[in-house]
Amino acid sequence: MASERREHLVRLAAELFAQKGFQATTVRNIADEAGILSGSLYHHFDSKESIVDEILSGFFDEIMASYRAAIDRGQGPRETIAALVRAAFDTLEPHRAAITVMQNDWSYLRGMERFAYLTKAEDEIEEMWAGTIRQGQRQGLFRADIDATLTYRMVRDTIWMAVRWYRPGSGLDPKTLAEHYLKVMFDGINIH
Amino acid sequence: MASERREHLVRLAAELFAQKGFQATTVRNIADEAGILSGSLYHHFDSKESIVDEILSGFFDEIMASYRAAIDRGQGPRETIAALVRAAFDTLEPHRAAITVMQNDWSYLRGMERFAYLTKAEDEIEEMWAGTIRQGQRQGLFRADIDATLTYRMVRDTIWMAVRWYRPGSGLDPKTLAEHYLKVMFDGINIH
Amino acid sequence: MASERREHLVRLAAELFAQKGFQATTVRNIADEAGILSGSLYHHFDSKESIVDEILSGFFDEIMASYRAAIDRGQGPRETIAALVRAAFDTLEPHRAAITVMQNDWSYLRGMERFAYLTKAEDEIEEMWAGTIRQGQRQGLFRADIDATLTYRMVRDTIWMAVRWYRPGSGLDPKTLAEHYLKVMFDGINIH
Amino acid sequence: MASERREHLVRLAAELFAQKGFQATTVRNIADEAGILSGSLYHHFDSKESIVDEILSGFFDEIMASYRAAIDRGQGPRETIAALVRAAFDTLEPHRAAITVMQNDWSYLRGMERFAYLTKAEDEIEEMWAGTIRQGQRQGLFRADIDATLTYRMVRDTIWMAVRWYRPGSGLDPKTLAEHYLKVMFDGINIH
DNA sequence: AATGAATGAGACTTCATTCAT
DNA sequence: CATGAATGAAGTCTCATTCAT
Repeated sequence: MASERREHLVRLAAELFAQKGFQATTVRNIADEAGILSGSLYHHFDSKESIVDEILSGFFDEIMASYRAAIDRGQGPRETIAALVRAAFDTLEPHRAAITVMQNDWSYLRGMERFAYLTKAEDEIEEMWAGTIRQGQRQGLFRADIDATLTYRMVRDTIWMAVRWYRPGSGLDPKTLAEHYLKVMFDGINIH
Repeated sequence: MASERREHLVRLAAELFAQKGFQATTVRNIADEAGILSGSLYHHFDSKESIVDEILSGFFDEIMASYRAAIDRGQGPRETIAALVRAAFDTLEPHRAAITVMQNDWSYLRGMERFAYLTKAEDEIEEMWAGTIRQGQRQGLFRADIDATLTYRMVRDTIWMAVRWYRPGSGLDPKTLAEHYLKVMFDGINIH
Repeated sequence: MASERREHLVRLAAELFAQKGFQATTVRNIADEAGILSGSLYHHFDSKESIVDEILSGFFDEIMASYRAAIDRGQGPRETIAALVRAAFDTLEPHRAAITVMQNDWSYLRGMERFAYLTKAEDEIEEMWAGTIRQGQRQGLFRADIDATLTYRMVRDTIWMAVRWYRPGSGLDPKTLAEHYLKVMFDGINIH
Repeated sequence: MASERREHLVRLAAELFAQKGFQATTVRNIADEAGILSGSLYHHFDSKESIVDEILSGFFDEIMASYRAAIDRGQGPRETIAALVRAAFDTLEPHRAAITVMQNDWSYLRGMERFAYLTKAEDEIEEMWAGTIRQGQRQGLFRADIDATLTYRMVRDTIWMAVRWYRPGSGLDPKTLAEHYLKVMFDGINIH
């Protein structure tokens, strides 16, 4: 089922979707890249949508698993948040294309029944993060005068947006980015 | 030049582009919204691109002016950064559609010669922000162990992404968001 | 009726039709050239076709008159043919645009009911020329082994086609062209 | 590359372009003639232009080869000119459609970058013919008081224009036309 | 006379998808 | 597994023309 050929095609498609956007990438673009004719792609997939579905669901499955593991480790809120941030940044490299598609074509894909699961996953994730932040506030670790959900969204957006300018092998690896981000997030840029 | 009719059409188009994306919005969608035939739009604009151009350049012109004013006020780095953050959040409401388009269709539009000016403006803006941060570091106001450019990008992304979930009249107005963001940015979420 | 303004517009249109072809010239091209809006042209003409009609019928009226005068002068066949050739070349300058349109858009315009008169005029003209040639053959002035109609057509095509490369003020004026052509036509390029 | 299907479509298109003109022929006309939908044509060709390109370049390639062969045979100027005239008339039947398009849509096509090669080929051809005429003048075979280029143009125009009225199977075949034309061209219509 | 807005028909082209071979 | 041909729907844009002002 998940033959090597098929996976190869998915990877090619993912790269193109990331570069040009889902809509702007034609089935023919993908086929050209693979050196076959566009009609031949339909031996492997039943639609263009099913390709992007495969790309996105693969990513979401993995990030959800990572997040759950971080939560289930049962550490303190500060450590859990750090683990979540690191887990997110860790996907930047292996799932660069998927994240890019998610960011760029979100508003288009969200509108489709087929991708309702994306919104559901998002909600679940929001609850994990915001819950952890609120826990930290109750324990007196995080300031009480910030809004947990708002803060989560800002963190989330910042991380995923990094995919737009992050280039592998440019000195800044995802681990460094994660630590940098944690620093600012926990303590701000001010010197006290 | 900018007749009332024309401006009205631009506003309608902006709203649709923001809702469905530039590519997914058809010229007919816009015309329908305006109650005219699609061909009639070409009495006012040369092309679909020229409409989005008008939307984006209007936004960029204004934000650049605000940023320059904040810089030129010649206050300290902390006040200047705060002013920049507030200026950005202040555009959230009047330019919601333009910002959404910029965020969602960036990768598509960037590829086009016509929109090269967007990248140029972005570079100029990056220099304003990062320069101010570096100034603050030299003056011992901001931590030396953060990367100015990286920090700017994170801030920028966070602000513009707000457009994806921000809904006017939902209690959280842009001013509140700006102050919230400044708090986290300057001092972090930790309690020291 | 034939106001100066109107004639001016016809001249502008003729020039454009000659340059780009009737179909490729838009009503807006003409209006632009005149410095007005395309709709305003309809104050002067009821259609694009009526403009080209005016251009062509003006030319045909004149050439028919010239030809008839040449025939009616009642000279010998050789002089009459020379007079016809000269009459044709004489229109090259004043009716350059009309001739160009006739040549380039002939096949398109011929298909239209409105321009049936063009074909009728052509037939009448063919009869004048071919008749004169045949007369010359009967009088032993022209070779008997050439086809009168065929010869006429070759002459006609050659003359009108000159409009494609003839440029006023390039040394070769229409009178010179006519004499050159008559030389070749009467005696050939051989030296006997 | 040049599949049978494709060649068939090109032939259909050529016929239509010849009948109605390039601009007046719609892509749908061609598709209708072929019994397919207009969009399906784009499986075979990139554009309407590329179809006419194929038609014209096919013709030009062949005529250039014929002309070069006539020149390279190294005969005297009189024989060479006769060979050129015959070569041209010989294309009348097999390339009737292409020649018609070239004649009728010349001014439109010439304006396009893509068809710059047409003008270049024309220049090369002019040089072949005019060169041969001049050679004949130097050898005392052709009259010195005619302009070589001018004469070439008149001959060329006459030959190609024949396509407008020539109908295969009407008694006058291209070979007869060629001999008729050579007679007039070499010796004129006068009896000396 | 001219403007400004719009119509309506139709042009070329794109593209996801299907299917017989 | 892949090709080659085609479909069918839709998209952007053009343009002659109309008409109230």
